[in-house]
Amino acid sequence: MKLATWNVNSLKVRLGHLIDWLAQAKPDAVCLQETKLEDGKFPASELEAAGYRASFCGQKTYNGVAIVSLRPLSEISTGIPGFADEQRRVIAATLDGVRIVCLYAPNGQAVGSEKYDYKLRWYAALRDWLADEVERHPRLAVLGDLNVAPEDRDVHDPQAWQGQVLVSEPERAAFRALLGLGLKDGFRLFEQPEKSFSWWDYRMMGFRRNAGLRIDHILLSPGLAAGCSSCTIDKAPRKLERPSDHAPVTAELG
DNA sequence: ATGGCTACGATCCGTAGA
Repeated sequence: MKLATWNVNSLKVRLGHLIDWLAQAKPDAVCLQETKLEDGKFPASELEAAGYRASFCGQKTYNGVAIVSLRPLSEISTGIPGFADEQRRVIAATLDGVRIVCLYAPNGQAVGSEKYDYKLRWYAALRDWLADEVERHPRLAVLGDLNVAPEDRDVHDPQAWQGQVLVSEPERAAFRALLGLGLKDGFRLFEQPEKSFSWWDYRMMGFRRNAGLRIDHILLSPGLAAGCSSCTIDKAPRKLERPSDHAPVTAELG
């Protein structure tokens, strides 16, 4: 089974890229973030014409997540249980016995800001929820834009970024707390090229300079990690006209 | 030079992203 995650930064703008990518990559399911669409405006029929169905949880302008899949999803849930949040950042569902959690973590804006505090509270609630989910689902995959670059090798210029949002120690500790539940960073199960990133700033020719961060992740329960045969970042869609600033990340499961 | 894009909903600029 092939699973993927992609922050599309507006599904309305990126629908053509997504449909082209689905035809080429043929994932069984892709988790989307920043759809920025109310549920009534989700392009379900366009995706259906491409052979995919979807479950989604969106809002106007900001956030919004979806799981787009070849086959029907079951046990669909949204949000983090017990964590009241107007922001649409979480959707989960089961596909072929694999529990899929699709996440769009808060950005955090700046260390010490109100949004940064919200990010850390969101992560604490996420960890508590996933602690239960790991127990409940031996085959658990957590995919999404986690908005944390876990280590310095995930940062194009660690010195310039030191202590900044996305890289700060409390954020990295929050990411490691997920690994502490037994989840594995799928990307690091394999040899990878140096300076592998999943996001590049639109400004300053970030992509051409490979000035990026690895902030989009696929975390796998031990049961899934054991059968994972690859995990890669597909930079091709980032090279297109009017791209998302994120690239899709894909994992092949046994 | 602390900016530099891009998307959005609102106008002709502000908010947010990362």
